[in-house]
Amino acid sequence: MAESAVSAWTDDRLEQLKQLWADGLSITQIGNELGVSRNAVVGKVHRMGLPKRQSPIVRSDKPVEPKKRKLSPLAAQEWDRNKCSWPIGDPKSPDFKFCGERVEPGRPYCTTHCAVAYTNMRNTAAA
DNA sequence: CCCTGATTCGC
DNA sequence: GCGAATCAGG
Repeated sequence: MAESAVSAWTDDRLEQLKQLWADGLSITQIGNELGVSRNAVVGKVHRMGLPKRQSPIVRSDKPVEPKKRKLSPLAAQEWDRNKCSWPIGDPKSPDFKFCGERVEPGRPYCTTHCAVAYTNMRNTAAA
């Protein structure tokens, strides 16, 4: 009989809990003092209805915030297959974009850049 | 990566 | 109801 497992929070621990909590200690500190896990402290505290302090984080009710569609700059506007994906400007530049011109049927790039790619490739290879 | 606290699940 | 687990934020 008597001391049947102090598994639960007895008045003694509750006293320390409230004291440390009211003292301004953090759950981790209180748990460390009482020798319990911080989960046990916060769990008990929450259950008791003691005033909490931090964390305005609201887990309840926040499935998914419909983030407003970000306006795509210009760099990857229409990635259609009939758009010339020829790089314009510097690839390291923020305003880097693609040609966006209409490509010839069967051509990966527009007629202009297709010819450039060909000339460049053949010219380089030949050189 | 550290800390904080809250909420939720399982026992 | 307790404790741990998990999530979420600074």
